[in-house]
Amino acid sequence: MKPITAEEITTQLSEAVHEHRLKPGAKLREDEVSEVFGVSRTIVRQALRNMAFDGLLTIEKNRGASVSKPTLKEAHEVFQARALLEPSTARAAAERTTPADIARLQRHIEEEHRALDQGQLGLALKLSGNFHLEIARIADQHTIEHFLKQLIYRSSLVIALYWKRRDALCENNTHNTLVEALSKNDGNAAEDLMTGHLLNIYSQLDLREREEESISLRDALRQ
Amino acid sequence: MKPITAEEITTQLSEAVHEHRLKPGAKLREDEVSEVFGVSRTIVRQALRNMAFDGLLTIEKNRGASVSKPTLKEAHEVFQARALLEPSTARAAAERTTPADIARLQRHIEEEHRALDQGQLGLALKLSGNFHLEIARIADQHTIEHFLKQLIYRSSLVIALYWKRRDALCENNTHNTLVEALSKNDGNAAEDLMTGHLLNIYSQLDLREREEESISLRDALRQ
DNA sequence: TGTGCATATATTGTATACAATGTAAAGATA
DNA sequence: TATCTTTACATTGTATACAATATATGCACA
Repeated sequence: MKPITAEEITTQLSEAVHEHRLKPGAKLREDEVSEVFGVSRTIVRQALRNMAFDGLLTIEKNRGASVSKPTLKEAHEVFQARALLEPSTARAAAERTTPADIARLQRHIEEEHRALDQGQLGLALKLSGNFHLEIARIADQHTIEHFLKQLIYRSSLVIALYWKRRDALCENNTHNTLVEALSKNDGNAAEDLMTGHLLNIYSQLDLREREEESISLRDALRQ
Repeated sequence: MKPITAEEITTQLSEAVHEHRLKPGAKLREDEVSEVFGVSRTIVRQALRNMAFDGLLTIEKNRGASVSKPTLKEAHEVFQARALLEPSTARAAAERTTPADIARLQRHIEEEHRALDQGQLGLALKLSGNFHLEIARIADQHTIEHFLKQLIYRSSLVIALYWKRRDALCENNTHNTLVEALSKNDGNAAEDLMTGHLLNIYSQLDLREREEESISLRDALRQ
């Protein structure tokens, strides 16, 4: 049996973060991870570094890797960047969307709903993010898709930290209306809907300054 | 004397690529690099991986790292992405620009001209790219700056491959007018100037389909 | 008790040895 | 000579041993 690659470990761990199975602040010791996946630390270190590049992990010298805890500023930046990239991408996608794409998107939405119905919030969150990536894929913009992937992963971290009400999850029929616009190849509508959708998510975050940073006082004083 | 870190090697090699001292297609053998910098391959591999993440290097399994050769499609994508990110960023920067920022930008432009006068095209190119990064820094958009850095490095590769006339370099007083707009905190002007500036660079590229891909026939048939 | 110091342990950082793979050279056969 | 096969070499991939650093533990002393 072939051993698992660094890239596969990266994917699995990234999905765990995306689904909030690994929460911001969680430590990932190299030994631990290497034992779980049955490979040497060499491979694990590659995977951890990959994730650090995507902004999912923060690696501190001699102190190891832990799931990143985006600051308020970073949280804002992530959504500002998405606001720049995604609406135009949605427009470009609309102009290229094929029936096959629509079918795939609809299957995707179904999955999301199923996950929600079964109370698998983390999974639903991941699928919701992948929906956005799927649109960049349709737009055939590989470079932007690459950036967007990082932004969406980080969005998941932002949501983990700053989501207003965990109980009431957004009833997301926005994705449906977006697919509708795409199926009509209506670029204007797609762009506007995406803009609104992002603003909607953004508004559901609690991005006010807060005192409770005392938790991370230790970290704050470390240097 | 302290040994050089992977990050420092990353920077030095990245600058070499940015300045076209290392050209697209150039191979970087681990042994060679490790000897040059006096460190083990372990460190070199980290650096090479870093650069691969930024899109500067392409690493093929068991075949090593070489400076990336962006395809026509990637070339287009890079400038499309820049067109989405940079104008808005210039606007944001204009609204926050301080006299100290202006001074730094002007020093920057002087350096560019000096490099041009001395015929150091590569250096001038790098400085020109850094000018754009400086604007993202002023805008205080760390996330976008991070993406932009990758895009600008890749732009350098695109220019190396697709620049129309190497002899006639763009007489760049656009940077000057941009600084002027920034100094007046004129966001609208800054945004428009940046849009035009990017279009101008884009128009100086020869991004038509070409036959001479036969050079890479070998690579094409490899799988 | 509580604080400071010294020691022990845990964890990451780096170099190196060996394995796996790819590339080039030499030889065999037609 | 041309092509295929085999062999040798060069290069990258992975695991592991050891060094460096950070964290935790125990002890002395006030």
